Amino acid sequence: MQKYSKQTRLLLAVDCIVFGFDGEALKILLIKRGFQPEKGNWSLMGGFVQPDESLDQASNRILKELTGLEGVYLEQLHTFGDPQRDPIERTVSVAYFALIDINKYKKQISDDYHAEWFTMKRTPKVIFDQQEMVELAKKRIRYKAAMHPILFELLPSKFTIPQLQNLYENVFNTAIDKRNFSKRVLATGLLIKLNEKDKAGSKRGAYYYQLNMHNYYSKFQAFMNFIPNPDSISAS
Amino acid sequence: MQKYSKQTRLLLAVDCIVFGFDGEALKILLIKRGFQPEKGNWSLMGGFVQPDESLDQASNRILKELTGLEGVYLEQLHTFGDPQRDPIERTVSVAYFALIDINKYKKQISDDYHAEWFTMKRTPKVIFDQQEMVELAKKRIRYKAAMHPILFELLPSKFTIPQLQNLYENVFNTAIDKRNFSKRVLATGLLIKLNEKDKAGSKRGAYYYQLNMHNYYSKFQAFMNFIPNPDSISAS
DNA sequence: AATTTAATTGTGATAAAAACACTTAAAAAA
DNA sequence: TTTTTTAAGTGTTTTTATCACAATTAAATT
Repeated sequence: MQKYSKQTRLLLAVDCIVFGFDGEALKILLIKRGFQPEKGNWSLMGGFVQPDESLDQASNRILKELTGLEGVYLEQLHTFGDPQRDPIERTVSVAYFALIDINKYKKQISDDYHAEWFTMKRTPKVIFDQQEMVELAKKRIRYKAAMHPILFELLPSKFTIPQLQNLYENVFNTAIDKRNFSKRVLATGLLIKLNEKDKAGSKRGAYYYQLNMHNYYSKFQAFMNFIPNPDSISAS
Repeated sequence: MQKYSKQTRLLLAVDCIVFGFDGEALKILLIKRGFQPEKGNWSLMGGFVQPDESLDQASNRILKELTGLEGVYLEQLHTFGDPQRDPIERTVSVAYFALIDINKYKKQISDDYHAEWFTMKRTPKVIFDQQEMVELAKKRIRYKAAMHPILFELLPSKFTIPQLQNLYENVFNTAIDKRNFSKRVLATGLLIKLNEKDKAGSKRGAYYYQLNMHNYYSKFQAFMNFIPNPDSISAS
């Protein structure tokens, strides 16, 4: 037996929703699509899965080809398979989301790849069913971040507690009491205080912290609760 | 433009992990595969996605064709795309999991479809990478059930609180204090007490309850916490 | 030296979770 | 009919976690 005869084959694509945080707002990365249809319109990072690569490999390759990003947090989100989602030909798309430190790649992305960051509120129209993908990705990162420390992926390796709080307040669109926040964050044992201050944000300066990677991996599965009233969190 | 030329098309399949609970243990449903390769070996319910159907439609169709099940809880789990996962020809598979009331379909399944239920501990070897799918599905249902009332899908429409507790204890492999459990469960407002008892389980008999469907839908997204120390829950 | 700005720190009140044991209904056995 | 057996049902106390809340400090700027 060589093949499954009589079965129809179809195109399989990967689309990546790339999240970044610049200290101000949560943003996503879009690119101007380089081929027809919808050429020149804003799109997620996407491409076809090649015969010899797995889905994870495809998503990593596509992300690298279109943005230069490598070794970032990348997780499968959902597969979209409406028969009509691509007007040219049936294409099923496996969506991934990525979390990156926006500043680490900022110049590279805009100079070399003509990708652009957009705030959630001012996202342009994207092609096909990609708006649905973005919405689902937003839900998923809230959902997951409410329980696991994934948002650290969005920060530089050295960060301050006010920066971290700002990130959480952004993602969950809520205000958090800073005394309670720092207590909880420090209680996780995930942070190591450095003898160095970030003077950019204030006159007094805020101490830098970095992740305790050992605890990060061992406690990743543990439920966290940085968010006071997680009403806004909805299922994946 | 008619097609994306030069791109390789591939086979897309759907595999369903069907969970059931018989009052004793959590089980999964397997079927003897009806075609080559691996014909006659135990397998998840699977089949190829047809040209005109969405992924949700395909999973529902396949579940119905192979087990007669219809209208059950079915949710996309993950897409598996290792190039070598099917030895005959590259096939990417979208895995779904289903939750059903085992007794409702028991006879139908074994009489008409030659599918069989297996406890988690005594699952036979399944084909390809399906063991990985089953493991992931188990993780996911724990994860989700720790926060959302999905386990009710595994029970008959009328059930007792001891039955419900037994189910939770099984899924999470933990003992729960019955006073605390019933307090929490009743506090959700999800249950309606009936004037009828189940006499099968004990001499005294336990009152039947049924789901308050209105509250079920409105509170589905709310986080629940029936499980005392959810250490065993790991990410999706 | 005074002012400004944001970082840092602690405590008491309230709510939720956990630990814990006896009573009761009803069938079965004596 | 009485006693025994079995699992269902129910309350309180203790402990822990969460929430609300404000004064002090470091360091640059005026």
